[in-house]
Amino acid sequence: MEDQAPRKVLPRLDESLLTHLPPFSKLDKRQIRTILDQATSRRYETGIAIFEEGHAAERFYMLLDGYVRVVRITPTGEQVTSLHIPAGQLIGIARALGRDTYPATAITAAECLALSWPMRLWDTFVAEYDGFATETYKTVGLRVGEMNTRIVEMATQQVEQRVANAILRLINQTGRKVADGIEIDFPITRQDLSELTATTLHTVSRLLSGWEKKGLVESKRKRIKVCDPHALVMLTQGA
DNA sequence: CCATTAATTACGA
DNA sequence: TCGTAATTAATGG
Repeated sequence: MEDQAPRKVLPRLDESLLTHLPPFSKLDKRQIRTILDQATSRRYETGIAIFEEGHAAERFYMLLDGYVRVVRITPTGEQVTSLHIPAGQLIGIARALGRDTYPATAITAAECLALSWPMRLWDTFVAEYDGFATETYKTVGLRVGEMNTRIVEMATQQVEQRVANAILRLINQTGRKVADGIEIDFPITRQDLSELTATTLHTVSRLLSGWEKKGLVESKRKRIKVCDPHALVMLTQGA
């Protein structure tokens, strides 16, 4: 809960961590080196906030491993998850949105590893590193688009369709192929899913039980596997 | 073992 | 569809 001593032990970060990630892929080794030397590396355990909505945006982050969910608290106090972000993306990029506070809270959905830099370096990165700006704005655009489709879904679709959609999106973005299906590769509860679809854990539980009986999905505690994605897609369309 | 947390189900607003 | 609550199951000391 407090700052453990910044590890001096940290062996110099390997350049290959960043070279293949979009915002940095056009940079040469020397530039990557400079960026890494300014970065702080930190591990986060599951379920903690990397940064919180409304707080001064002091740093921005590159998620190297794990998953985070982006969460907002409504005026009435409930949590609404707006999206999940997989490893390899920048988060906490308030500056790209012209803000000086974080617009949402980032909660680790699994164990995570992230690099971070002080926000004052943002302008430097944008100005000096080829491709950094265009790539990050590209992902910002994608995220905004995703949030929009979610809002449309919430307004136009039935609960069953929303939940089916949410699961499909999760397996598309963060799914892992397993023997007889695709599994969401971080722990996710009914509660989490309900926060993602603006419903209750009970409704989610019932839907999943029903789908499981029909062989569309399989789930154990905190684990959801989709056996028949196509059938799920059908559910999101007709019904 | 126990304590804690997740998931299921029935029932009523 | 949602919320309450009772019950059962799984997990981690």
